[in-house]
Order: sequence, then C-alpha cells, then structure tokens
Amino acid sequence: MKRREHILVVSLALFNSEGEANLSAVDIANELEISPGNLYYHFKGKEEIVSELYEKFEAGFELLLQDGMETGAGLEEYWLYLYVILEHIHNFRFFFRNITDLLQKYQSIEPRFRRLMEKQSRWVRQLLTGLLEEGVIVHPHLAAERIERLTDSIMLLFTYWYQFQNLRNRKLDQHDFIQSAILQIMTLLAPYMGDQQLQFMEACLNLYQREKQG
Amino acid sequence: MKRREHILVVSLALFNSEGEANLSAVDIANELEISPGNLYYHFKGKEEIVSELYEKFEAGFELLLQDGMETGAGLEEYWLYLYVILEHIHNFRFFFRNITDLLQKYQSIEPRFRRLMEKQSRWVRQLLTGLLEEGVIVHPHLAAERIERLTDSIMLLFTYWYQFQNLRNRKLDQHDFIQSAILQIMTLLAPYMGDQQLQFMEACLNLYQREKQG
DNA sequence: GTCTATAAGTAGATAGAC
DNA sequence: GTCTATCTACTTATAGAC
Repeated sequence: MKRREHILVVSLALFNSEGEANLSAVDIANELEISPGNLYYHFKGKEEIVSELYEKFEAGFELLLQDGMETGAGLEEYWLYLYVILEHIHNFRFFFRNITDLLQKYQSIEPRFRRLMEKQSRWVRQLLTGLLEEGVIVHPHLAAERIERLTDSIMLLFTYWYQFQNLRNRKLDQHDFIQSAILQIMTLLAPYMGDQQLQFMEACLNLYQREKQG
Repeated sequence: MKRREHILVVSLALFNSEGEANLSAVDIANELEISPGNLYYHFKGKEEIVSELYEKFEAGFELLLQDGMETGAGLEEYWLYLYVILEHIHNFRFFFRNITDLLQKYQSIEPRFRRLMEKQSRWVRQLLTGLLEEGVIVHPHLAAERIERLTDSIMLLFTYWYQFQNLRNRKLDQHDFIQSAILQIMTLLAPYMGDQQLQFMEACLNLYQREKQG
C-alpha cells in the first residue's frame, strides 16, 4: 500500500504544478520511474487517482467547515479559519485551475463539489452574521439581500482567486496567495467596519506580513 | 469568402454551447455538413479559427473600452457601458469558460488577452474615479489602495462571473447573466453610496427588470 | 471549392511474461 | 508487484481525385 500512497502524493504535486489536463498516465508513471502498466495495476487510470485526491480534499474541507460552524468561534478564530481554508485550497489548487472542464471530465465529482461549495457558502454566511453579531461589521443597509450578494462575492473569490492571480502572471507562493486572498476579503468587508475595526484589520495584515519575513 | 465567414459563425456558436475543448475539427465540419478536408482548406485548423474569433473579440472590446475612456461620460453612460461590455463578454463566453487551459493551448493569444485585461482594468479604475468625482460614491476611507482592491474585485467578477454561475448550475440567458453581474457590481459599490444614490441604483435595476419582461 | 482516403501522433487500457 | 508489448480510439493534418 505504500506505492499506492506514493502515486497519490506525486500525482498531486504534478497536477498542482502542471495542471491535470496536461498529464497523461504515462507522464505520471515516468515521474514515478515506474512503467505505465504498473501504474494501471494500482489505479484503474487517471480518473481513479483524481477521484481519490478529491476524496481527500473533500474530507479535509468538510472537517474545517464543520469545526468552524460548531464552535460559535470568536473573531480571531474566524480569521484563522479563513487562513486554513485558503491553505487547504492551495494544497489542492489543481482542482481550481480549470474547474469547469475538470468537473465535466470527472462527472462523479461534479455533484459532490457543488454540494461542498454550498456548504462553504453557508459557512461564509455564518461568518458574516457572526461578524454582525460581534459588531465587527455594522451598517444601516446590511439587509439579508446584501448579505447574499456579499456571500457570492466572497465565494467567487475563494473559487477563482487562484486562477485570477495566475492569469495576471502573479506566481504566488502559498503564503502570498493566502495573504492576498485574505486582504481582498477584508477589503470587501472594510466599508462595513468602523475605524477601530479597520485598525484591528490592518494590525492583522501586518502580523501576517511579519510572520512571513520572520 | 462566404463559407469562411459561415465557419466562424457556426464555430462560435458551437464553442459557446459545448466548450472549445470538447470540439474537434471533425465535429465542426459535421455541424457545418462539410467534410473535414474542406474545413482544412479554409482554415489551417481549429487554432486558426479560435485565433480569428479572438481577433473579433479583442477588436470589439477595445472599441468599447476606448469609447468609454474618451467621452468623460456621465453617470448613466457608465452603467450603459457596463451593460454592453458584459454583453460582449457573453457573446464570446467560450473564452471565459476555461481561460487557463485555453490560453495555455493558444499561446499567441495569451499576451494579447493579458494586455486586454489590463486595459479593462484601467477602464474600471477610471469608472471608479469617475464615480468618485461625480460624488456617486464617497467614503472617508476610499484611498488609492482601496480603489485598487475594488478594481480587482470587479475584474474578478468580469472574468469569472460566467464560470461561477455555471458552476452553481445557473444556466442564465444573456439578459439574466448581464443583470446578475451588474447587480453584483453595484453591490460592491453600494456601501460607498449615500441613500439617494442607493435609490437611484435600485431604480436602475428595476428598469432592467421591466425591460426584460416587456 | 469540395470530397475521400489515409497518414501520423497521442492517450487510454489490457494481456501475459517475469 | 512490476515489466514489455500491444491494441483501440481519437484528433490533427495532408495528398490527390473530382
């Protein structure tokens, strides 16, 4: 079972760096320095590899979302969850490189991915109402409809920030990817914050910055 | 030259509905009810077809952006440009269905597409400063940095709104696609607006709505 | 301009020897 | 478990007849 696991690890790394669509089963076998036949002994094909990687992605993601939902969580913890969710997305970033075609190709994943996104959507909505209750964000016009649109903007960001940065030729390492995403999410919320909260936000961002240089 | 043009029209329709990656030269020929050999007589291959479609997309887009830049434009005109730009994007939506892989496959398009996006980015920035000058949006914290982030959010939306809606199984017709995008952009700006401007915004949206039903 | 026929290349998959 | 050899299916691309 060790080789099987090894195939998954190497495949994930390859998919992340080259893109799933650009790799054949033979390419993966070459990178592993085994024969294609051997690869097919362990997995029915590329489809089974992608499927198992998705299982891992989904399982990990659901854990994060459940944790974040259950513990009514303080403010700082929300930002922490933001961080680890983005980290998880970055670890499986090949899924987000060309979602449309990937889900069309692997149709068994499609409904599950969609459910997962809906779950994440609920998580974001809860984050927003949480921030409202804590008084972090406050605004006369923050009606239910506005919360929905804001949720969509944040989901759009989670889902396509990686593609967007690549499209603009920004090859960010994991830390910069996460930080830029969090900065962007915070900017979406900033107009709803008071001066005090804005200062706290900037302090958070500085902290991330220092953490990186350190 | 009539057949050549016909090939482009049919290819665009096919690409938009099925996705460029899912169509071979033979598929296109079948839809046209001509032989593959004939298709290859008119175009070197799928690449040349995609290239010419991109030319059309780029040329039309640059016209729209230039117009919007030059005429310092009143407020209502900005919203109108928003509409026609989204319309143009929707007409060539296959480019936005899986941008990452498409630009990797057709590398001659990549730098041009990136330049076009930068131009659009400048247009958005000008839209925002225009709205600021007109007093439509106003906020103590709307510093240059904030404008940049807001520009990014709007560009993200322009670029991936189509994919995002599809991912969520929303198969919108052209009008609903455009309207949902404009609503989303307006919601990004809403927290920077005063009550009066918000009412005007809602009036605009109602107008779109009526236009559709009528 | 349009067709048929076919070459050349590649990804996916399996059989059978070791 | 691992390998070599091979087969199918598909896409792109071209040659040459009409």
